[in-house]
Amino acid sequence: MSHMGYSCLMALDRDHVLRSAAALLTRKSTATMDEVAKAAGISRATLHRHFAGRDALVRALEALGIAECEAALDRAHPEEGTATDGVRRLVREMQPAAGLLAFLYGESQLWEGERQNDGWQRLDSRIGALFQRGQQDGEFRIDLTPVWLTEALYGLTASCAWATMDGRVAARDFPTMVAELLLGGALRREES
Amino acid sequence: MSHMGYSCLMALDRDHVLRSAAALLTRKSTATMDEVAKAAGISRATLHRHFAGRDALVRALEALGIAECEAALDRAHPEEGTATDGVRRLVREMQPAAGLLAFLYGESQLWEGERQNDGWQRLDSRIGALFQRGQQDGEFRIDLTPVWLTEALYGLTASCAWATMDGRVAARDFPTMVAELLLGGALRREES
DNA sequence: CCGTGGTGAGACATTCATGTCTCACATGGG
DNA sequence: CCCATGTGAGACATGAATGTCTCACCACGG
Repeated sequence: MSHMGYSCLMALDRDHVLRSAAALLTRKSTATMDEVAKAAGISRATLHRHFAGRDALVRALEALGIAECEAALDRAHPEEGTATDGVRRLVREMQPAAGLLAFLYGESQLWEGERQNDGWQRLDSRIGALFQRGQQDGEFRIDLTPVWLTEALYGLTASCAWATMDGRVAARDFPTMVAELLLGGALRREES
Repeated sequence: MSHMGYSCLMALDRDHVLRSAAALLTRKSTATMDEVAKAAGISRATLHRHFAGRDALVRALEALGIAECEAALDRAHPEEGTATDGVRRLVREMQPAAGLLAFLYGESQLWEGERQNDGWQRLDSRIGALFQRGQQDGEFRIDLTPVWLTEALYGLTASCAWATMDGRVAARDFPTMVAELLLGGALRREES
């Protein structure tokens, strides 16, 4: 059983470690490799066998976050129905990834370098397309650019994840708070 | 001129150093003390004479950010006119502090500890009161709590500061993008 | 002219997270 | 039963940022 070392056990373990790390770093972004290992129930040595270093771990978490967002997009079917409902579905599906997203949002390591994951651009495109469709269909206002709306979606998601962890917002209200603010803003609608 | 060491020159220098540090750390939050000193045009030794350490520097920047936000609130007169216009004025006045705010937002050091600056609570109260007034006057919807609206204001401000630095949003559009999204959301208003 | 205080430059020790290595152990298959 | 593989524990070196210290210098006022 030598040549299959990475195929069965390691793959499962790796995913488990990755999710433990995500859960921990979401709460304490400065956690040390030792703490990450303990949180996953493995030793630092084994953690190193999975991820060459902290850098690699963060990169893997970045890939995980992107994958989860893309999965959320797949589940949300943003191209179906009204753009408004598409945004609501998207926010709902993104909630499980919100904490991880908030962590990645604050990892300067990912944004300062020249090289950055193409996944973000793919995500931006897909989300931006949703907002653009809403504008073309006359649902969304056109004085806020799709790029900014996309950025705002990330920002509100991260903010609400933070507020949820601090207890300032109830977790069950997350989809409403983010989607309703993003879509309708603070102003009351005129009774028509 | 021994006993007045901190009164004239040092005070001016300290403020200059603080603002240089804010400008640098806004762009590169991981800048080293050496880089901060160089950016301020002083040596690391002198930097240390102003701020006992990186921790103290960040704390001072926190106090500066809070002070600038409170000054923005003072200038905005949020209690006058409609709450809607109050929010617009507040966002406009907060723009100069947005970069610093975005930096502080990502400094886990400030939020993880037990002890945290009372200034944030004062700010939250004043901003929350503005949103609450809007709700009581029937301008704002009541299904989004003032606490969440306050959090969203911070989050959108930080997000837009980021987007501005990356060139995804023009600096001159900052007040519009933040205030209009926060107030009106992405949806078009019905023509009444 | 001289003394004082603030400064810059640099050497130095310290701390901490990280990366690397070895070795004993346990488990599971042949 | 024996061997191989993955693992945990720990020692060790490394590197970087930080905190501390000394000393020469310069400008200023007396």
